[in-house]
Amino acid sequence: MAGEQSAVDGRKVRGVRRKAQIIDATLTVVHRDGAAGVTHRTVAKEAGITASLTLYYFATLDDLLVAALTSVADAYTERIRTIIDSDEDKLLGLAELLAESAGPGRERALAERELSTLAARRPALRPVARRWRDNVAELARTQTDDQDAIETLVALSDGLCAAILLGDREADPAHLRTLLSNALSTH
Amino acid sequence: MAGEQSAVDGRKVRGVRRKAQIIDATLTVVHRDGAAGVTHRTVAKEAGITASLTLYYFATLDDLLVAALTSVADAYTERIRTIIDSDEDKLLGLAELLAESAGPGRERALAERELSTLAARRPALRPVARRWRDNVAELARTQTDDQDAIETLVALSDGLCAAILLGDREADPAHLRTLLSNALSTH
DNA sequence: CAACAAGTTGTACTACGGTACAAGTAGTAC
DNA sequence: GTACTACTTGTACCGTAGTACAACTTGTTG
Repeated sequence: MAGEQSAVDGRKVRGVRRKAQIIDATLTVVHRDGAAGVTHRTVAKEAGITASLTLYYFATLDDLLVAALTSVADAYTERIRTIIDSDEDKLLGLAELLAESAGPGRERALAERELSTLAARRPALRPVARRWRDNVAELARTQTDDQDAIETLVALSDGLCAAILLGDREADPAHLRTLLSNALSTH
Repeated sequence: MAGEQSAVDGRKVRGVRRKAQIIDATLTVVHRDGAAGVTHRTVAKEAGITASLTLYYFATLDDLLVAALTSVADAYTERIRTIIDSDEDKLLGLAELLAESAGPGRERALAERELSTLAARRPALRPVARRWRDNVAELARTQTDDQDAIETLVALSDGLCAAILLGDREADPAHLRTLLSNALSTH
């Protein structure tokens, strides 16, 4: 039983790892060449495998992009949930998350942002992008009941928006928290 | 003399009008299919002419994109200059400009924004995009000497950022002005 | 080892898009 | 009208990319 299972699992694990590897390569390409640079071939080259193999795991480009976006959205969701479940200052938690996007994780955040921007054009990506936003909205709802304020907070938490607002300056979580708080109290 | 000139001018005018027509079509395509949807053929089809003709006026895609971006940047620049030269409340003028981008001109603003986003990937577009920002910075400089504050204002005036911040809500220039003013006083 | 499934590769077909180019049209000057 | 130039078109070449597919390799089971 255990042997039988672990054998099957062994293959599955390999497949999962390949998928993860391909998704990683995809994000690297997005980061380097933009979302428009993502093709079966560029991703394969980046991953050091053949284009056919990316097709074996992701039949179409949409599949690949959805997987990549889902991957980053899931990671983001997990962090959001940690913030929601904690007893700390939730607004400060969000501010820290944003600060990271504008600081050390800036490049990665821009790549993520490119993907979610692409969602506006690729219908297949929309559900994932929506889910992403919903998660932030849920966090916002722990702070206020004002729908407008929630939307503002979601908008402010937008990675690119934050990156633009912050520019290359030091991202001070405390300062960011003030900004978010102001946004909430405006309504 | 006058006849000779007007003859030459007549041809030139036709050429200029064609160029304008092609640029218009380009913006329409950007708005409808995104910047990635811009090709010689799609633009030509949109304009109702042959692809060869777009090539006659814009030898490469970059030429076409630069022209399109320049076109919208020039229009924007002119409006900025009007604000700077006026004796009215300059901050309110900028707020009105932004309100328009989030309201009736939202679609167009998004198209413009897509183009300037593309500038991050296409080196040829960068000078134009930079000039665009510089114009807003110049306007900001009439309000404060704080370099950080100027950058914040420039960031806030970013079309997409404003669109996101405002969402689908009514864009009240007075409210926007408060936001801008707050941004300035934060520093 | 034989059978089988997962994983992997190379090759090819097709469509699209950038670009070149030769040929044709039309307006203008002499 | 003739020459000239701007304008316009159709056609074609080439590279890239999405996708299909058949063959091959490798690991697993019995």
